Amino acid sequence: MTDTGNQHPRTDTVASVVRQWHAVHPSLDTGPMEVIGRINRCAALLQQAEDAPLRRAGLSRAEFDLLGALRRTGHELTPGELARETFSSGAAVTKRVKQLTERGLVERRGDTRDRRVSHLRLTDAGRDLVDGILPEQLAYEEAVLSVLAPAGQEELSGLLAGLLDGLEGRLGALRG
Amino acid sequence: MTDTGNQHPRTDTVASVVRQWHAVHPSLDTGPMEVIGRINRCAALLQQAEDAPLRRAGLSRAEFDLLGALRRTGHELTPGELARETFSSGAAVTKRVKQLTERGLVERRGDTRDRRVSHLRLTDAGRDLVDGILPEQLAYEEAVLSVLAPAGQEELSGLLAGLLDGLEGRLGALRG
DNA sequence: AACAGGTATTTCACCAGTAAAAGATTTGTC
DNA sequence: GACAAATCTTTTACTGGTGAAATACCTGTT
Repeated sequence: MTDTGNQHPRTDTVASVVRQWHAVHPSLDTGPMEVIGRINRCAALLQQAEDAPLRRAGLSRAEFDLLGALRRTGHELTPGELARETFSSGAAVTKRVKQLTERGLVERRGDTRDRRVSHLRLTDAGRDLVDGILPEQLAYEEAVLSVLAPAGQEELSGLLAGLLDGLEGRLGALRG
Repeated sequence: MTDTGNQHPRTDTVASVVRQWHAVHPSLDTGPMEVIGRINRCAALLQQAEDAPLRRAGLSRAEFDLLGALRRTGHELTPGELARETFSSGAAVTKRVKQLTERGLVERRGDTRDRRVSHLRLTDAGRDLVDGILPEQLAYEEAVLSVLAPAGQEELSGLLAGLLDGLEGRLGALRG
């Protein structure tokens, strides 16, 4: 229970952007901006912050995501599966895998039945790297998030899960 | 009140990632991942969705942000101020301004006292474009967010404001 | 008035990502 | 069994962004 007070005198940048819009277009419903603008801004700031511990290990976030996908699934993945798993294009996966293979963190194996596909797995070095970084990374993220009380973090987590669940389910249907 | 049921059978992708990590490293505290992972994923999905109405007007989100900054402040801005206002590099602003000027949406005026700086403002066409798009854009965002009940949206907005307020205040101090 | 140092903006070289085409292989159908 | 369509991956051409150097200008000091 840090005693920083409950009514914030400082206001976040999105709030002041919204205030500016109100001055120009008083009738505008800025509700969506307050949610989406903040999500975007938080994402930008967090990613910048998150990068710090990874960069020390010489990894970009995208590279770490790829290694993490291999680690957490516990089995080999094809490039296509990795692309789906990390939400990026196949081309990006190709590039990253090439680099990570050269660094000795990832290995490939051709499929014997279907020679179009290859199977990717972590090397021992790759697994050790992920296992070494992850706790550090989570501790750092914890520190960054600690501006919010634990209860707030959980509440936030729950609301975002609801939003995300909805978005992932419906998004295709809303092609405006 | 759509009758989709209140306890979600479907689970968001971050939840299943977390479950995978737990299976591999049961002792890991994945709390931070659940918040940050969801923020990032929501940001990615929302930006993809958001792009739709803007693209119809031939604008990228970055370009719209620049025009919006000029519109909402209500006065001219220098390139440097625009960079700060839109959280991007000066180089990026230079490029965008060049394009938008060629399209007749933005005008420049040199400062008479200090010839290093220039002042940028919307043309009439630029202002009309922003004013035309913005309500459409907000309505679209509203539709996208409607997977969350209004009360949930407000709660989310408030929590994010708290997080953002903290992050913007402290972030420099946490250089890991 | 000349120069050092600071500031505003643009240019340059480069990087990571994408979409679409190309390449390679499998699968289904006649 | 051969050809068309589908599938998996890589290559290609390009885009939009960045940091750092370059450019242009101002300001204060001597």
